[in-house]
Amino acid sequence: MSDLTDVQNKFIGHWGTLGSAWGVNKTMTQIHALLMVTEDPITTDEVMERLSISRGNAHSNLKELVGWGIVKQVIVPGERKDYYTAEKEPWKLLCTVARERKRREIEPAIDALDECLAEVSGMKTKEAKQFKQQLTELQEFLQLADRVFSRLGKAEKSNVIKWLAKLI
Amino acid sequence: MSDLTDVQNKFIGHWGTLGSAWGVNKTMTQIHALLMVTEDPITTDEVMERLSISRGNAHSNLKELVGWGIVKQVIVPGERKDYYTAEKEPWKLLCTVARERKRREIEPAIDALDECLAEVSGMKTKEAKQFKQQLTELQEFLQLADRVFSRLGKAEKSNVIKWLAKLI
DNA sequence: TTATATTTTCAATTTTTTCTGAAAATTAAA
DNA sequence: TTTAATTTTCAGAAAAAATTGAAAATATAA
Repeated sequence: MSDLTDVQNKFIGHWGTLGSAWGVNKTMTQIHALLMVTEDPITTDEVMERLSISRGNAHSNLKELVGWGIVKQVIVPGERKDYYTAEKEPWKLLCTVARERKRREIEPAIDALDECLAEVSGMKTKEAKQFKQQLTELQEFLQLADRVFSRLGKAEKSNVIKWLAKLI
Repeated sequence: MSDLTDVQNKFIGHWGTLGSAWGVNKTMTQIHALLMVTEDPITTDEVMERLSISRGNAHSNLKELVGWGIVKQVIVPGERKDYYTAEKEPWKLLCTVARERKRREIEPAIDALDECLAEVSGMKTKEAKQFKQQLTELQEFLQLADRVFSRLGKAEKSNVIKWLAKLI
């Protein structure tokens, strides 16, 4: 016989595990999970208490989540403390994450490959040509990914579902 | 003035960084990068030498890559050592990774949410209903992701490009 | 068989990442 | 002002992850 909090904690743990697999700090993902299942905005202290973590940890991960754009700081009139809340709609979450990952990872990767291509451009050996060819294919791949993420980043919910539904 | 190896090393480093951001061990990604830009299959010793890593490290990461299905062990007639090579086509890489991530991460996440939903199903409070609603939305999202990944996993190159091109 | 080459394992170590907690800084009220 | 509440920072501690290297296991050849 489990009460609501137990199940929520279970969910928070699972969401943390999922985040880890995708390269996100576990605590960060857990805070996000907590905020997703908490209707009203909550304070740093409540996050600390609920997840049994320190103030510094809660603070820095909340800021990081705000930096990713998937958690918002909200002003509660008459309250001095900062309150936080998460976007609860999964499609919006996907769009926001796509936008950020494009900016933080895909774009720099494209630039890096560009640099490599520039450096190898003058080389004429068989090996250099092969390498160049491989880099070019990866580059085209990343550029398509970039455009897909860009589209996702700007998308409305209805469109995302429509697009994905077309694929399957 | 840089020679081919220098540029390759630069690429290998960048690819490693990209991998880290997506939750993959850096060395693993670097080995993969090395194999992608190396035409002929190479041995564990060559990987060790090229990346300046230990035998144990090279060995375990090569096995891990083989486990993901993105590196193959190849038999070189007349040679006793094991040789390894990577799929060089980015679209195939995407499909293989999609297949594995579906199996390793999305499916377990769906099961986990199922469990949570089962445990909360009997609860009737306002908060429980809200939580249930949120879990259900996430579940639907994961299920659509599951189907998209499944499609990707089975796809042919031409189809992947066609699909993605439709999105943008 | 014995000797040799090669792969595999894994305890110990190193490196990286995360987390804590308390001090400093900031903000707002009194 | 001064005081109290709150946020932010960050050095050190703890935990997690990655890596080494050598011994054990395995495979192949002689």
